[in-house]
Amino acid sequence: MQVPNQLSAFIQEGDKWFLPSVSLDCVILGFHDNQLKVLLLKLKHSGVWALPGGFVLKEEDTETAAARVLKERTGLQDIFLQQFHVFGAPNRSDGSIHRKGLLKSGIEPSPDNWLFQRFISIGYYALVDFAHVTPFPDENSTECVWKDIHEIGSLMMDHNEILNKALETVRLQLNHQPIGYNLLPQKFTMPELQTLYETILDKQLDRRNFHRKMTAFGILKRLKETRKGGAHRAPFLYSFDMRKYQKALKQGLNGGW
Amino acid sequence: MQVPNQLSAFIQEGDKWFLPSVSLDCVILGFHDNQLKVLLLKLKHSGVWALPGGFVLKEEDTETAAARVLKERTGLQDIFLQQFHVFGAPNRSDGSIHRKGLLKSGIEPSPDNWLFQRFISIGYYALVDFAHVTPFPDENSTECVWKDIHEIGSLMMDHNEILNKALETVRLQLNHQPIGYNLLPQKFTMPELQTLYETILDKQLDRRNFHRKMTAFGILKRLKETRKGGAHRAPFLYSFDMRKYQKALKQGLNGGW
DNA sequence: AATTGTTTGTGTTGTTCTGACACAATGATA
DNA sequence: TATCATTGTGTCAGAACAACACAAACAATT
Repeated sequence: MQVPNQLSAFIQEGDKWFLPSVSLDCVILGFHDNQLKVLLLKLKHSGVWALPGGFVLKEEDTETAAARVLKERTGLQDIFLQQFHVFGAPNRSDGSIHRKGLLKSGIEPSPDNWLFQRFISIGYYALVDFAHVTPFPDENSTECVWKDIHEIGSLMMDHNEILNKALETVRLQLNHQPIGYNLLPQKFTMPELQTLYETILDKQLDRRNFHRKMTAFGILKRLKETRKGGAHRAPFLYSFDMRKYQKALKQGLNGGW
Repeated sequence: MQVPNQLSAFIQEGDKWFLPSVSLDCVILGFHDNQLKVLLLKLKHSGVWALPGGFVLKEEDTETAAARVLKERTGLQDIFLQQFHVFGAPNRSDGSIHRKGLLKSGIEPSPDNWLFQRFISIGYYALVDFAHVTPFPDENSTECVWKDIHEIGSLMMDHNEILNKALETVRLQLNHQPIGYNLLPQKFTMPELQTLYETILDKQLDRRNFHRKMTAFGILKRLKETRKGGAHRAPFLYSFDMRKYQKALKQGLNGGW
């Protein structure tokens, strides 16, 4: 089954293609300039900023739908992508936004247009390598850009809430599983990894203790190269050892009881 | 808005009342006889066992819908209830089960009956005080009973998967937040709490270390009563200090970084 | 080529947390 | 009153953790 490309067919006849009532939104996070970035769309006409989202094809797995949206906006495949929450308030979706957009596009939607129904939204978050992303707006938006998470204004509908819940989830998960590497290039230095942690957790960490704890996990491979070019001592490059990581996951990284 | 009670109206005309495509399933856990129990329904006609579930009213919050299902099956309100995962495989719902049920009820459903559509399901889990529950079957089932989680056979559709994911989530969360008290009566002894932990985690714990770690959280109140009647030294009763718990939650119980 | 400034790599120490264990106190029963 | 199983509490060694100091490396400056 092909996903329709034409705006009018897609919007007007969504009920032909998509599962009713269900939408999804993706919080796509990247790391650049020592800052956490989130990928946002600027909607046509309204100019409102929104998270990339989409709908689920009638015969499509929800996870596949999320991966599809991620691919369409970033070009990336096989990426760390997890559902984190369902947003199901009855008044969360707002048909009037879509109505205005359609009207400004010269389309007069019927009052029972598919888009005006109530949607619940499944929230997904993705951790991506900033450098590998080619942001690409969809048919409904004029821009698709990275925004510093500290410089986010008011987003469409409940998207601020969705974003915050995603960040909260990432922070929690970072404490229990070393997911941070997903945001870095394949080779990275220990200071870079630490800065990433400090940024996500919004907390300063001790350089030496961080190094010790991190290496103790046994999931990093220190390479024989160093990152030259900085004006100071060249730090070693590390890469992530996926095999050891999978092993560690099974045992659980830190216990609890 | 009233929820319809009549089976025929409810099943036949679900599209009048409920959000399409969206269902929810509740994993309701209790603790009894030193065993974790889950509340299951035995479906009419097919005799298959299933998790209690339901649909979301058109103007209803998904959380409210889950609370409603919980109330209808157990009589309980204001209970620990959390969504934990969305099950969105395209082939997970199985209209044929409903079709057979309807046929045996003497109802000939039309092929485009609302029940035969694809449903995604939002999984919720609840932790309840076993003694306070009055299990009550719904219009579609003959029994509503507690089952030991070690004696669960094959459940309807993907309900085994849903149950397992719920248990996995509870185990993880138990390591980070003291949610166990939800499964116990208001007053409980330390050995009872420990047995609960051992049952959920399926692991023996040291009595003294457990006591130390548990009290260190500072969220238990030791009462001046003891539980007499056992053939041995009477253990103290404890109760849960909700105020201190909320405080502790904000700070995060165990850190990580 | 030597000096300087800043950053990285690693070691040490004292404190806290955790796991393994011992013994006294209690309550029903015989 | 003695017995037995269970509970309450203490101790100790090892691990984990936070706070800290110093040497090595790199590039820019002189």
